[in-house]
Amino acid sequence: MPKHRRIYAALRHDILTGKYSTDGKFPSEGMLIRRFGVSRITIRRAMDDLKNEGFLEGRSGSGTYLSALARHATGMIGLVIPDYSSSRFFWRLGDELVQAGKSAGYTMLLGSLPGDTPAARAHEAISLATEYARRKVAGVIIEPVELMPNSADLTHEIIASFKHLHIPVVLIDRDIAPFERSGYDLVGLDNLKAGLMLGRHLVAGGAKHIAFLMPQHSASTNLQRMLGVAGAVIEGGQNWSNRNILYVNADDQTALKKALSSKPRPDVVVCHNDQTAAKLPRSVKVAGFDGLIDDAKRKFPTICQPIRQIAETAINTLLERIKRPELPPRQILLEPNVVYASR
Amino acid sequence: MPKHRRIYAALRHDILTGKYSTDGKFPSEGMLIRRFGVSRITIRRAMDDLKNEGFLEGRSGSGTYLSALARHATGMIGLVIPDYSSSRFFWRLGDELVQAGKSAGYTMLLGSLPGDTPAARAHEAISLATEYARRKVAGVIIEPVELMPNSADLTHEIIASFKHLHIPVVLIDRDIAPFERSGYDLVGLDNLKAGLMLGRHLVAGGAKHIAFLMPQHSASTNLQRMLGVAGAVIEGGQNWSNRNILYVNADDQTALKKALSSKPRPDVVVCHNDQTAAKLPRSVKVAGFDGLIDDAKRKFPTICQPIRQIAETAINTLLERIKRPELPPRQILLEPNVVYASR
DNA sequence: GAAAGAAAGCTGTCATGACAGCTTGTGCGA
DNA sequence: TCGCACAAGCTGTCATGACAGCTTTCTTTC
Repeated sequence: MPKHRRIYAALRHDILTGKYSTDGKFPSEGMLIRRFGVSRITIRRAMDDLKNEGFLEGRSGSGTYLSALARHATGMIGLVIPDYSSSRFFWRLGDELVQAGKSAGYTMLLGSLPGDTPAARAHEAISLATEYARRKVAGVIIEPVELMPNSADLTHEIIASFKHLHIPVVLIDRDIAPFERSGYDLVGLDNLKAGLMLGRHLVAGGAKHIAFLMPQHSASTNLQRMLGVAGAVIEGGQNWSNRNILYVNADDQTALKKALSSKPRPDVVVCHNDQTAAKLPRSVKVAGFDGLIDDAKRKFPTICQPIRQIAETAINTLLERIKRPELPPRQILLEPNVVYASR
Repeated sequence: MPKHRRIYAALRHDILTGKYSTDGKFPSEGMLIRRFGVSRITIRRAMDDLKNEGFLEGRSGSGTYLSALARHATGMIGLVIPDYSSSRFFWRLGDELVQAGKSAGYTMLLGSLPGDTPAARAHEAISLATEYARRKVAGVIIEPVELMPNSADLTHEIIASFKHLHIPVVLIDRDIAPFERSGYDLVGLDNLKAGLMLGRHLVAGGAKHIAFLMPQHSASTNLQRMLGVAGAVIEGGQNWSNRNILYVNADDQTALKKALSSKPRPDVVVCHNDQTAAKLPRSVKVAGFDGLIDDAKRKFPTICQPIRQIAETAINTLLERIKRPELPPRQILLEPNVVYASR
C-alpha cells in the first residue's frame, strides 16, 4: 500500500472521529510532514484526495480547513425503521440498506425497536433518534410512522433530533403525512403507477366491483395505491367513491366481516399490502402489493417492490444531500416490478 | 491562470472534440511534456483533474486511456422540446435548462421546432434528434410528445436516435405514455400532490361538483393531476367517475360549450393547465396548473411549478446518468408551490 | 518457428528544492 | 492607542530526479 494512501486513511479516520472538529482548522502541511516523516508531495497527495472527496478545503495563504461536511461527518449513517421487526418488507429493506451503506464505506447503525405495538415502537424510535444525534451520525434514513392518528407528529418528533443539528434526513417508502409538503427527500416506489397497473390487470380480468382495503390512518403510499386502482376503474368506465374504500384493520375479525359483506359486494378486494391480503378469508378474491408472501397454497396478483434498488438509491440520495444541502427536496420513485401471482 | 489549468483546458477540449477517440489511447506523459514544454508534475496535475472527472483512466505500465464516458463525450447536451414555442411553461423551462446546462460547463443545443401543429413539431423533433445524434451529444433532455393518438410512438422514434448509440436520455415534465414503464429517468412536478392540493382547496371552499377538463390523448401529468383532484373529492365524501372528466380541446368552441353544459353542471372546472383555464368563458369558475398566466383581470386558483428547480434537477440527473449508466431508472418529483390566485 | 529473455516505455510513487502570492500576527513608529 | 510595515507561515505552483512495477515490443536463442 502506498504511503499517501496510508496517510490518507489515517487523516480520514482522524476527521471522522472528530479529532480536528473543535476549531475546524486542519494541521498545516509542515506539521504533517514532521508527523508522518514523509515529503511534502506525499502529504499533498493524501490531502488532495480528501479535498476531492469534499472533506477538506484549502485557503491559500491561510491554511487547510475542514469542510462543513467534514465537521459533521462521522462516517456513520443511522437507520430508524419502526417496522423493521414487524414487516417482512422493512426487514428486507433494512438489511439491503445496511449492505448498500457499508459498500459505500459507512458504518451503518440499525437500532432495534422491539416494541409490541406501533405506538411503543414509535416512542422507542424517538429515543433511538436522540441517541443517533448524540453520536453525530452523518445522515439518517427514516421510515415515517403510520397507522396512528398522530403519526405525523411522532415522525416530526423523531426528525426534530436531527433538524436543529442540520443532520440530513432521507425518508424511505412514504412521506410523513399524506400529501403534505415535508421538505425532506423521499425514496420509494411509484405507488400510483403500481396501483394503476394492478387495477388495469384486474379490470382486464373482468372485475366488476373492486374494493380497496387499508387501515385507518394509512400512509400516503396506501392512498396513492388506492388512487391508482381508482384510476384504472374509472378508465374502465365505472365510478369510484368512498364506498369502494374499506378502512379496516384486517386483524379485527368483526370489522373485517362487516366490511366484506357491505353492499355492493366486491368481487375483488385489493389490499394495501400482501401481508394483509393473506389474512382475508379464502372465499374472497384478493390482490396486494409488495410481493413477499411465500405461500404456495394461496397465490394472488401482486406488484413487487424493487427493494435493493430502493435501498441503493436511498443511500445515494443521502450522500448527495450530505454533499449538497442546497438541492431542492426530491421525491425519487422507482418502477414497480410486475408480478401477477404472489410467489 | 496556472499552467496546469491551461493544459487541462486544452486536453479537455481535445477530448470533447474527439481528437483521441479513434483508438481510445491518450498521449503518454512524455509526449505531452514535449508538446507543452512543461515538467511532468504539471502534466500529471492536469491529467489527475481529468481522471477525477472521469474522462481518463490510467493503466499502470501501459498508458492512459479515454474512459467510456470520454469516448462519447462532446460537452454538448441536446434539448428536444416540441412545445417550446407554443407553451409559456416550456418556453421558460427551456431557457432555464440552457442556463443550468451552461453553468455546468456544457454547450446547450436548443433546436427550434417552428411547426404549427403538434404533429408537425413532433416530426421536426425526430429530425432534430437525428441531428443531435449525428453530432454525438453527451446526453439529451426530451419533452415527450402528447395530444396525439400515437404520441408514445413518436416519442419512441425520437428516442430511438439515441438509444442504439447509448446516449443517455432524461425526460422532463411527463412520461412517454401514461403509466407505462419507460425505463428512462423523469424529472417533473409531483402532479398527484398538486392535484390533491388544488382539489382540497376547492372542496374546502365549498365546491359541490368539480369537473376536470383535459384534451384527449393527454399526457400522464394530466391524469395524475386529475387523480389528485379526484382523491380530494372522494376524501370529501363525493363520487368520482368518468362524468367528472371532460375530454375537450378548449379551442373547439362547440365541444367546449357542450361539455360545460353537461349534467350535473360543474360549479368549478379544474383545467389541466392555466393556458386552457384562461380560454374558458368567464361565466365558469375555473382553476388550473402551472402559475404562469399574467392576467390581472382574471384570477383563479392555480398551482405553481418550480421551473428553475426542475431545470437544475434535470441537468443534474442527466449528468449523473452519464456517469453511472447502471443506476435504476428514477422518477424525480419536485414539490408544487402553492399559489391560490394566478398572478 | 517458437519460446524465452531483454529492452524500452509507461504509469505510479516519492524526494528535494524553490518561488509566488496570500493571510496573519507582531512589533515598531507616530 | 492606532495604524502601518514587516516577517513568518501557509498554500499553490512548478521543476528536476529517481526508482518500482507493469506492459509491450523487440531480440536472441533454442
